[in-house]
Amino acid sequence: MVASAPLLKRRFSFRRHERLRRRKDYELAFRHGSRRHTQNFTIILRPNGLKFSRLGVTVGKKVGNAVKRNRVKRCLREFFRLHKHKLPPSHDLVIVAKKDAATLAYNDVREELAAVLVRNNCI
RNA sequence: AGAGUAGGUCAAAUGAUCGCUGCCUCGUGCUUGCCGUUUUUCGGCGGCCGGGGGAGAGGAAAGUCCGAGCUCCAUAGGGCAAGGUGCUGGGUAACGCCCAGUCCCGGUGAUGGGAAGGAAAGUGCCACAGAAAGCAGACCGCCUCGGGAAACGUUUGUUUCCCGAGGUAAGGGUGAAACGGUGAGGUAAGAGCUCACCAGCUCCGGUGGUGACAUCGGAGGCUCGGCAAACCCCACUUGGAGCAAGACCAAAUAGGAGAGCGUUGAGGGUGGCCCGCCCAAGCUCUCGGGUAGGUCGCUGGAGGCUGCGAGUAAUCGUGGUCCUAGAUGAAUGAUCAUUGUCCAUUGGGGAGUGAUCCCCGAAGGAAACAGAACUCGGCUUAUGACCUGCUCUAUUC
RNA sequence: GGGCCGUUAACUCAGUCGGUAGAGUAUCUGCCUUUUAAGCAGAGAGUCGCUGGUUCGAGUCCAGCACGGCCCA
Repeated sequence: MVASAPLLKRRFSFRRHERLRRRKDYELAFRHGSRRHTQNFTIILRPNGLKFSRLGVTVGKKVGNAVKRNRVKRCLREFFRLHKHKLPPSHDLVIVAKKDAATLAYNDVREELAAVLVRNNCI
C-alpha cells in the first residue's frame, strides 16, 4: 500500500504457507478438484477459501530415483513461483508428474504448463 | 605405442538476476499467543513481516551386509535352544573390518585370490559307469592243486578244454576319485614280501621365529580316499527391539486414569523355552490420562586439517588450528554469460613412406553415478576425469 | 528411515538328505462327433532372476547384486 516496489519484489517468493503440507489437503484436492491433463502432468484445481493460492506436488516412484524426482519438484515450484500472479487466485493447485516428466528441462515444463494456463483463461 | 596391474586426487570454476531452509542481529513494524505489573499504557518471551550478515548434500549420502554409540524393555542375570566367527601376530570403542606375515591356488610377469581348526570322536553321502566307492572285495586275467575229456607219446607224462578248491592285486577296462610311485631282488604267480631313491603320515630331538610355520637329523609302521559353504566336535562370541526408539505439551470424542501398600493361584509383559524379575484382582489417596496436532530427541563428534614423535604398516601419542546441513508432502535450486575439459566434423601448419601424432582456429554436442533423514567405523555395489609407480609384448613393424 | 519375504514352462505352483527339472491350466496335432465343447492319446516349450565360490557334480549349499511385494505411526 505504501509503494508498489516491495509488492513487486514479494511477488516471486514462495513461502512455506503457500505449500500444501497436510495429507488431508491433498485428499480434499484429489476428491473435489477439477483436473486438466497434459502429456507429462495432471493438474488439479480446487478453491481453498484463502486469500492466496497454494501448491502441492506429487511425484511418484515411477518417475525415477530421488535425484530425478527432486528435479521435477523444483521445476514445478519454480514455475509456480514465477507464474502465480497469472493463475486463478485462492485455489489449491496440485500437480502430479507422469512417468516421463524427468526427461524435461525447465523450459519444456514452462511451455507445457503455460499452454494449459492460456486455454484455462480462454475458457 | 599397445595390453595389463597397483595406488592416489578431484567431483568443473567465476559472476549477475530471481528464489528456498536453519542460525545471528536490527526494527517508533504487526500480533487475536504466554508471563509480570495493570483501567489503558509499558516491559520480557514467542510468532509473522521487512533490512543486514553468515552457512547449506556425498564419495559413495545408495544397498541395509556387519560392528558400535544412544533410547526403552530389569542396572540384561542363570541354564537350554538357536545363530555368528574360525591360519598366526598386531590395530581398534567394536567388527565378519584394516595392517603385517605363514601356507595353498591362479597368472610369463607386475600382482591377485582364499569361511585356511578337526575326517586315525561319531553319524551320513559319494548318482551313472564299474568286479569293487571304504573296518572291504575279485569280473576278465595270471598261477597252483584235485577231478574229467580229447590229442600225442614206450611208462612217470606233455598240451588244450571243462568243472571244483584256493593264492594273487602286476595288467585290462569304469570313474572326479580305485588302497603310494619308479627300479631291482624275490616268487608257482605275485604283493612293502625285502632293499634303494622319491612323495606322504605319526612320534622324538636340534636350530630360527612371539607365533602360524620353515629347516635339519633320527625312529616307526609301511600307506591311512574325498565331502564339515552335510549333521557334528572343539575354541571364541552374541539378550531383544529399534529415533516410526523414547520423553513432554495437548483440541474433539469416550468414561475412567494415575500413585502408594500388598498374601496365594490363574493371567499378562520382558526374545524361542525353563528359572528369575516386573505388572496384576483388594485397600487408601489424588485428578488427570490420551488421539489429531505440536515440541524435544537433532547434531560438537571414537570430528576434520596440519606439525613432530613411536611403529615395516594399520594405528597411536602430543602440540596447533577450525566449527563444517539439520529438512519433515521433506530445504542447498532455476536462467543467462565467460573460461576450462572431453568427443566427433571441418580449415591451416609441422613430424613421418604410411597408419597416426602435435599446434592454432571455427560452428556444434557431451559432462557420469547419484540427494542427508539419529550419529559414527567398515564392507559391497554404481560411476566420470586426471596423475603416479610397476609388468609384459613389439622395438623399427 | 527401519524391519521382513519372494523370483522355476505363456500362467499358477511342486521339487524331501546335492546326482537326467515335474504337475495342472493354456497352445498345437490326431481320434471321437454333422461341427463346437467335453473326453481320450501324443507333442512342443526352461540361460531354474544374475554373477562368482564350495563340490567330481549345484534349482538345492554359501556370498554379492538386480527386480517385485508386505509391515510400522
